[in-house]
Amino acid sequence: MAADRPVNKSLKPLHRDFYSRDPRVVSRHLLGKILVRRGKRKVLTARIVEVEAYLGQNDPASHSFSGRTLRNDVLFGPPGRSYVYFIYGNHFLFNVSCLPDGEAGGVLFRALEPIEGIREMAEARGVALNPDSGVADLRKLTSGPGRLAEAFGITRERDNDKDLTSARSDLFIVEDGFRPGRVEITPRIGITKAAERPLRYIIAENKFVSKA
DNA sequence: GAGGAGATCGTCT
DNA sequence: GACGATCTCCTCT
Repeated sequence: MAADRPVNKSLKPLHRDFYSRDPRVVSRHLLGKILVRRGKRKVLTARIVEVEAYLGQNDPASHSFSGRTLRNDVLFGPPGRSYVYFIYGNHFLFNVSCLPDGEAGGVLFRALEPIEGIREMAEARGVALNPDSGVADLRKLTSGPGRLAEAFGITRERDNDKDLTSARSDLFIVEDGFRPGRVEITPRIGITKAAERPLRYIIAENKFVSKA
C-alpha cells in the first residue's frame, strides 16, 4: 500500500481555483491527492488520507473565528497558501487556505500515507529503522498532524504563507488520478468548541488515518 | 491496549 | 496569565 511507485515528476500542482471554494468541498477533494516536499537531495511525497475543514468566521473552532490577527493572516488571504502554526509548545500544524481572497477558511492536514523519502521522514521524526527492511513503522511517520509536519520538516518560520499551487515552491500538492474509495465524515479531533460538527474527512479503512 | 498526565511556548486577553 | 486543531511515555489491566 505505502511506498508504491515513485510519483511522476511531471504531475502539475492543483490550480488556485481548486482551493477557492468552501473548505468542506476542498477537504473532500483533497483526499487522495499528494503532498510534495522538494528537499535539497531528496523528494518527499505522501498521499493525503485525513483532513479537517475549518470554516472561518462562522466556526468557533477556527483560528479565524475572532477576526484577523498577525497570526492567522494567511487564512484571510488568497487560497492555496500554507498556514503553519505552533501549538502545545511542541508541534507545528499544517493547513491550506481556502475561499477567495478576503474570506477566511482552511483545511488542516491530519494524516498522510508515505510514498517516497521514507528514510528521510523517519530520520526527521527520530524513528528507528528496521535493520532488515530499512523501514520503520510507517504509521509513526505521518499519522497525526504534528507527526506529518515533523516528517516533512514543516515549520512556521520556513513554510508559513507558501504558495502550494506552484511547482517552483518546495512544497506543493499534485493530483495523480488516484480516486479514494469510500470517504467517511466524522466530528473533528482534539477541539472543545463546535466539537460535534462533522467536518473531518477520511479515506475509509485507510490504516494511516490518525484515529478510528 | 486503553487511559491519563506532563511537556513546553507562541499568541491573544 | 491562560490556553491550545498534539505527542509520548508511563501505568494499569
